Amino acid sequence: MLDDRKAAILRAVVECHIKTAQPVSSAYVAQLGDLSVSPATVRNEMAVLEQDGYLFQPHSSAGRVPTDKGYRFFVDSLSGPAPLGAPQAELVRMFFARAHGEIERMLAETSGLLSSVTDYAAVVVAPSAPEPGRVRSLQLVKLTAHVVLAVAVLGNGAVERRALELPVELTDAQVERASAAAASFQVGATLDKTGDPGPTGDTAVDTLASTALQALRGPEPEVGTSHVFVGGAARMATAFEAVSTIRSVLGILEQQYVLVTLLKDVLDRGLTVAIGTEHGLAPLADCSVVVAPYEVDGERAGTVGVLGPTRMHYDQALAAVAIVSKKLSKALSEGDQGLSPPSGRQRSTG
Amino acid sequence: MLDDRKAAILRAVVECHIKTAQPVSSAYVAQLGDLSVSPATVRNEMAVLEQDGYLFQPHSSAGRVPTDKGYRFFVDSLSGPAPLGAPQAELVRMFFARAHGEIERMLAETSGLLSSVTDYAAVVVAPSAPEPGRVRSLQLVKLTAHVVLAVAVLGNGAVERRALELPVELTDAQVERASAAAASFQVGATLDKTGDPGPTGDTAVDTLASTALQALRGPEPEVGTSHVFVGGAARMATAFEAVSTIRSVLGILEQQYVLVTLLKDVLDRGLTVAIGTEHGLAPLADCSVVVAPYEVDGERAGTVGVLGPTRMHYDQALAAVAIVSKKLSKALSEGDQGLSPPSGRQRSTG
DNA sequence: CTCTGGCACTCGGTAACCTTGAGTGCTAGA
DNA sequence: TCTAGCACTCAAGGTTACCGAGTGCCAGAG
Repeated sequence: MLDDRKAAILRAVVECHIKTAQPVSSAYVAQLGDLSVSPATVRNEMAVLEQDGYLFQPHSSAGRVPTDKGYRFFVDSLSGPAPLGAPQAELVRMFFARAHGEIERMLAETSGLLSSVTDYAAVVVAPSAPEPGRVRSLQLVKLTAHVVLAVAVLGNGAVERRALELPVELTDAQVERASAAAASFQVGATLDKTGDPGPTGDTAVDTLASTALQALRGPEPEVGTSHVFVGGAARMATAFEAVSTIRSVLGILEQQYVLVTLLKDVLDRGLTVAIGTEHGLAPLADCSVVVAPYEVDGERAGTVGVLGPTRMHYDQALAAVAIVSKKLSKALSEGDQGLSPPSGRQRSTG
Repeated sequence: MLDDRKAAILRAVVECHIKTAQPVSSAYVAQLGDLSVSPATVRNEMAVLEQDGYLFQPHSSAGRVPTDKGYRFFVDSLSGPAPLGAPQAELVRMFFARAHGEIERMLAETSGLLSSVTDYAAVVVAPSAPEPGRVRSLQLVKLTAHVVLAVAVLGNGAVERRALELPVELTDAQVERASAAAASFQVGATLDKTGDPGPTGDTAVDTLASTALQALRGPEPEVGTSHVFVGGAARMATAFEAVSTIRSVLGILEQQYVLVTLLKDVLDRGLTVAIGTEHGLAPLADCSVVVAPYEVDGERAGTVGVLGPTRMHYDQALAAVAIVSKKLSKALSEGDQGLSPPSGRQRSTG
């Protein structure tokens, strides 16, 4: 373990490097005044810190730069998220006051919000399972001879929708009966509830009703199975100097699957912050990730995260991620449609 | 006007510069063999082309680079879009064969497709007006005491949805009656059809039905009024060398409003291609835009476009944009849900 | 035993300088 | 009107020298 002075020096180095992106000299740390020692003493300590793997010297006449291990120590020793700055907090407040039940758009905008609050890129992973809210309405609509659309409106205003292909053509009346049967079975229950409506006497109708319910209960089909919303990718171009870094990071940000896996891995390992190579994605070696899960009706549903340079403002990112995931959980849960009053929404002129 | 030889030289310079991103020398053009003249002759011609503003010399001992005017000439003299490469064409075919009725996701994926086909960034602007398709189903769902959700399923499988706030609480029965009234009035017609269902005898019900219909007919409320889907933004990082350029271009790509305006402006001016500064957006001075509108049921609905460096492969971009907008129009129009059996039928007509 | 001041040393960064060669403009002759 | 030849220009790349930030180490003070 590090003694107090080493820890203080390490923290000073990390903080300075976060600010300046430059190697930090012993003189700077000494002259900081937090601990009254001479640069020489700092140098000695820094030499030890380097041997222990917390610092790294780009070349022999340069200052020190924190290693991933150094950042890890720094993050672990953080007292917790910083309080969010007043303008950012206001932004978050405003945002969720206006939020609405259209889940996809909301998530997309959340990624934008998180990015503008932190000034890094933000990632929001949508729930992969369907919304667990209670079904408020369920309906089968015949689109063409062989295609029926199953539409369910959930308690929080989200709409689940599945297209079904029919092997045999059904009459409008049959589709209607199936629709009624499926609705009377599932409306008022959550999509967790499995089982089929009782037989109507028409096998084709029964099959359709059952198929539709199954489709709605299952995850969305194929294409972009988990949705990922990336906000503020452009900020990564500001965060790095080297074009090659920018390229590889942006490349990763467009690979939804990789992102989902990345965030999931980090969470699965019980981490909130993954620094540098800790997450094992080589192209993101210069990046850190700050993640938090969000919940829908008490169950872990998706993930929000911030992707920034290793030298990111961890305290602020932690704060932003925490508050956004909390508010998002609330906005997505059944009790709160986010449709609450504030400014002029759609309004019935009765 | 340019004589034949000057035009040929200019074309050669543009083509070479598109390939190499380097200034083009007289020797290269001469040795190309298309016109059998010596480098010196080419030089003389190039000097004239420079005076006329078609070419530009970065410094006195460098080759020539085309100006925006030079690119404009090149594009105008293109015989038309190149045939799409076989792998790209296959990609497009596969994509639209699998396409489905969820319009938003489809547009988002279209932007990805267009980007991977062209290797530039792609922009798809969603229709700002609601889908004009016929209403297949319409329903009002009471979410909370004061919030009702109006959901309409359209002929092509798209779902329009509006949240309504009620000044007074209505009973479930009242909402149901309003739902039925609104449905019987609008189902089977397009959302163009205005008017209200006949009076039911309950003013509150009539008001709700009428409000719901109005809301559905109108555009989606506020937030991200026109949706813009950007695909392959990361490719811009590959297209440019200068970090500053990358930054400003990526910045623009995240400003939805600016993008919508940009594409709209270009189209309004009757252009398909806007080169360099022609579009007047300073941060995109090194970029060109290739755009095409797409239609839904015969009416111009949205825009697809490709954003690349000025030295982009115009012929391929033109081809890709054209085919994608055509297929997209078809997929979004009522006749074709795109829900058709995957690899089966795919017309080559359009 | 710990800290500090002093000093020599290291090495990246910058500037000055030179060389190279690609590419031009010009001119005289076919 | 075209072309061959030639002198000229100038970015790019390599070499050298210098500067100075920052270190490591040591000897002496507390």
